[in-house]
Amino acid sequence: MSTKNKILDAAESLFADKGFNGTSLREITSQAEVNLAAVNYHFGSKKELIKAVMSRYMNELSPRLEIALTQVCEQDSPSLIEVFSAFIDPLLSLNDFKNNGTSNFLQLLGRGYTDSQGFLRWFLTTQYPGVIDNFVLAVQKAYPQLSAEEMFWRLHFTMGTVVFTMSSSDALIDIAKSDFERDLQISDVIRNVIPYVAAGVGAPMPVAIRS
Amino acid sequence: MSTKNKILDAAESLFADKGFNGTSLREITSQAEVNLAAVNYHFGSKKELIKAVMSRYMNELSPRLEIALTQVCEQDSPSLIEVFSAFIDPLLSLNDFKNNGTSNFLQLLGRGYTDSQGFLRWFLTTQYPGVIDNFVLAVQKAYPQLSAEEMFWRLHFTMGTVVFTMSSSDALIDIAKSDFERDLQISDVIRNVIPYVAAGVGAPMPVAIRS
DNA sequence: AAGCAGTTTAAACAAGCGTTTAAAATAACG
DNA sequence: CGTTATTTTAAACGCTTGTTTAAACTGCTT
Repeated sequence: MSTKNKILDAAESLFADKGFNGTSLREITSQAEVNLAAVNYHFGSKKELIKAVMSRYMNELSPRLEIALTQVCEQDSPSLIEVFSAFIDPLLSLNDFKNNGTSNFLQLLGRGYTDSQGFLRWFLTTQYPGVIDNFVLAVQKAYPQLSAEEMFWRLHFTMGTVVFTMSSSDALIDIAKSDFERDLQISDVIRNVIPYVAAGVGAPMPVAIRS
Repeated sequence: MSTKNKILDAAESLFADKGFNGTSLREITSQAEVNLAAVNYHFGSKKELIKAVMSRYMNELSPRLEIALTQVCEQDSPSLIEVFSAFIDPLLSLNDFKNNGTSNFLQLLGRGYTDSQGFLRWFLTTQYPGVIDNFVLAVQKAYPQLSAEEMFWRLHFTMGTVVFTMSSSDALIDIAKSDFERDLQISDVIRNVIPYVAAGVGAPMPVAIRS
């Protein structure tokens, strides 16, 4: 395996575990068993390494996601459950691409949204706008009464639910095992969260708040 | 104002803005206009300072929250909307206690859950278990069909929604202003999120998943 | 006024950080 | 084989971090 990939793999699992700020280049290069300077040689800087780790997943995920969401949009009257369920297969396919891929990617997403002053939010919205657009279209088709403003809020709430849940999914799976004697996988967590967010987004429109 | 309180105030707003790991003692003491060594003299360590900042709010909030949740439980058949609405007044009362109190506290809560490897989760569940117990009881009364396991998941999803939303509430309020020309407050965000989480927690029980 | 506890201060400490350098090792190619 | 290019390496750089030290200062009591 190439030095570059050894670094990417080590960085990925460490970033997922301890966040971007919480992981040092020395930890990464030592787990990857490469020299410290290799990161700056191959990637330029730590920030570029973070981007590279995220891009590796996004390039795999975003086309599958766009296809799945487009297919939902082509239905006559898709339900919100169907919209959100469109994420399942693309996300789980990351496990074929790499061990613990789904779990790592979702944790990274969570880290990126809270670490680093919203840098990842900028990165995703500017580099992969297609996914977001397709998603908004699908939700609009499934729940046309939802106003643009209400949609804005609920999609952010959903982002929060998913991102937070996934960034702490390891802990949740542990608790579920000790409290309920259930051996769950990340795929179970995904399937669990879908009815929740679908119901949240599908909540009835409130009567007007203020002027 | 005492040195101790100057430090607490500066730390609070900086922690809320940039996270616990992202804020240095030098930033705190310089904004508080006190000597660098004052933190270690008055609080012992940075970790103890974090606890002190959180405790100041929790000691104010948790009794009000317990009262409000108990009142909801005393109703005949409370709705989930009523359960979650019980949080509004106690949370907003933090604004009387301190400028931007509500917003700061909720952002701190978000930071604490993602920074620092779940240290805050431990801190809250061990130091303030009463709030969680009361909350679970209220949800149980409002939605008795919810199994313990499903309850566990949905409360964590809710935690995620709230914590994530609030930790990025400043950005959301900014976007809402530029995109929809609305001048929102943290109280509006709270009111917006309640129908969402109430619907999420109140989602119909799915048919059994696996063994 | 002298002594003393409590507090503040400037300075230094050791450790960790991301990054850079220049030499050594390896690979690729005419 | 010899000569470039590419990659790896050890060492150091400058900087920031949380914490500690010991001296200076404060306000109070006897």
